[in-house]
Amino acid sequence: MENINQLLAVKRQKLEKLKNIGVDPYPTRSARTHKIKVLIDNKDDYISSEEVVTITGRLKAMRRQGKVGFGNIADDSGNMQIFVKKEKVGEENYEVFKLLDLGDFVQIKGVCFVTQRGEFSIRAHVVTVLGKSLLPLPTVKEKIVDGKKQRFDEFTDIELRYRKRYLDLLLNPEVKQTFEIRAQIIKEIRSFLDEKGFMEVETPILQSLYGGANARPFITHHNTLNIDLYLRIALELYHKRLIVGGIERIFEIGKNFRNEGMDRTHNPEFTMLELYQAYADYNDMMNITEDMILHIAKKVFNKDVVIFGDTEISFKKPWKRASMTELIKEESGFNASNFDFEKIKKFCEDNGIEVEKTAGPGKLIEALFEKFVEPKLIQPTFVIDFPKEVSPLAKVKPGHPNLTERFELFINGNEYGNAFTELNDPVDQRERLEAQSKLREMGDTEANVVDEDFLEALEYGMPPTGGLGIGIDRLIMLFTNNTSIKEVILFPQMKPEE
RNA sequence: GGGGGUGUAACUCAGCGGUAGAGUAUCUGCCUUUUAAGCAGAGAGUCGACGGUUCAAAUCCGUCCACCCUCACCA
Repeated sequence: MENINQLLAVKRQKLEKLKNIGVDPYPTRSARTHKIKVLIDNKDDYISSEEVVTITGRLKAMRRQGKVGFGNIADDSGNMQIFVKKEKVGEENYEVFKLLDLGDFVQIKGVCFVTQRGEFSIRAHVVTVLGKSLLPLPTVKEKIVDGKKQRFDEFTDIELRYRKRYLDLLLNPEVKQTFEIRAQIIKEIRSFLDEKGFMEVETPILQSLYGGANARPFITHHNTLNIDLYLRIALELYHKRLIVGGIERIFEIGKNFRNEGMDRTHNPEFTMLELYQAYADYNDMMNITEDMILHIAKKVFNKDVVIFGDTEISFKKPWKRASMTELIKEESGFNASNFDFEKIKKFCEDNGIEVEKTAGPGKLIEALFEKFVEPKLIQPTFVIDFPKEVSPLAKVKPGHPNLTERFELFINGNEYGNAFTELNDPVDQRERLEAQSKLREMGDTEANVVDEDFLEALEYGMPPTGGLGIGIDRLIMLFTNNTSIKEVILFPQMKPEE
């Protein structure tokens, strides 16, 4: 505490000194003429023309030596050496330069040149303070060894990185790059869907009933209406209302909130893409999933593969499509396709899978799938034909009363997407939601609730529809080779300090 | 929730029963082409918190807190 007070006091003193010599440490205007990258990309031109340019940025390094000093400033395009000579800027301006600290925002007006050591630099005519910092930035130094950047005293404390993401972005360039890629991926999703005629929509986050997924919600309260409201756990039910309303292709990229455990693939708020297409089914959704992810890979990375850890994931079409019971048979040798509850139950128990009292054969089949199959699905795989029991919003597969036209996309052992041929029969939908409601009464806190308003919408008539949801954060983890969701969310949930 | 790990200066870390350490950053002095600038000097710490053992605790023990890893739970 003493120490930080001391560092802080020094910075405040410098602030006062600047004011005393008539310098505004927080001027209202700046006057940049060039971004740093522009100068670097056209070095030779700026050196030979001796054009007077003005750059701005944060002071990231300082090497003073008496009547001359070197520093580095960075804007969002690059980093450049500055050279300040007392003789050139004059006595008064050199005093200003001497009062600068690492972390301050500065403006340098001058001309480009190359130093004796061969570094492209700007020779200052005028040094201007744009924003004085009052807290010291952690210091990271870099040295180039054999052409490779070696970094010293890196800012690596994971907790600090997440809690003070602004410092993380400032000091760790690869972190900034991750979020640039995130933005590009989302932009490419939008442009892909726009191209295909999907309209972007926004639906309520505050909902008086929640649905569309099996999850526990966050609850909040609206004072004027004096009612409890839920933060949405999925986008699904409102999107279907829009399909009822005659919009044939819609999508939304937005936050969902689930009041559940947190780990390296779960954050309580996370970003979901959902899209719905009238007159389509789950086969169309598989095609669109393949095309969209391949589109991202090509547009953002100019490749049709991605390296995740030691594994090369290929997005080349077609991706494997296999039914859940087929895959279970392949991996465990057990045939569950006849939905024989007693046999399945016994096989589960023999394999150490806990059987909940509300579970029927469908739920057990899903449990077998998770145990035997999921971790083995490394290359993109559409797992199709889920049990009806665990798919209350999906349409039954013709000729297979226990199955639905539903798939989940697995890559690298993780789920990335979920899609169905949507259930548009209002009578069937009511029965399924009521069955969920019974499970709920028996203690399943994640079962769906009956949403009368949604059912009423279905009763007005919904066309045959395909729907798809993709977890955006996980997709970005895949493309940026990150194993923790906290690395792809700017401000991940943390416990408050103290 | 179970198991494992980490927490010491602003940053990165060493110390692991006997006076709290290093590099960077900061401050002072010298330095007109440096680049992890250099040289000389200085200041800077409730050793995560609270208890206990001990003549003596950053160090050993216990409880708690935060974060990380892992298993379980969960999309």
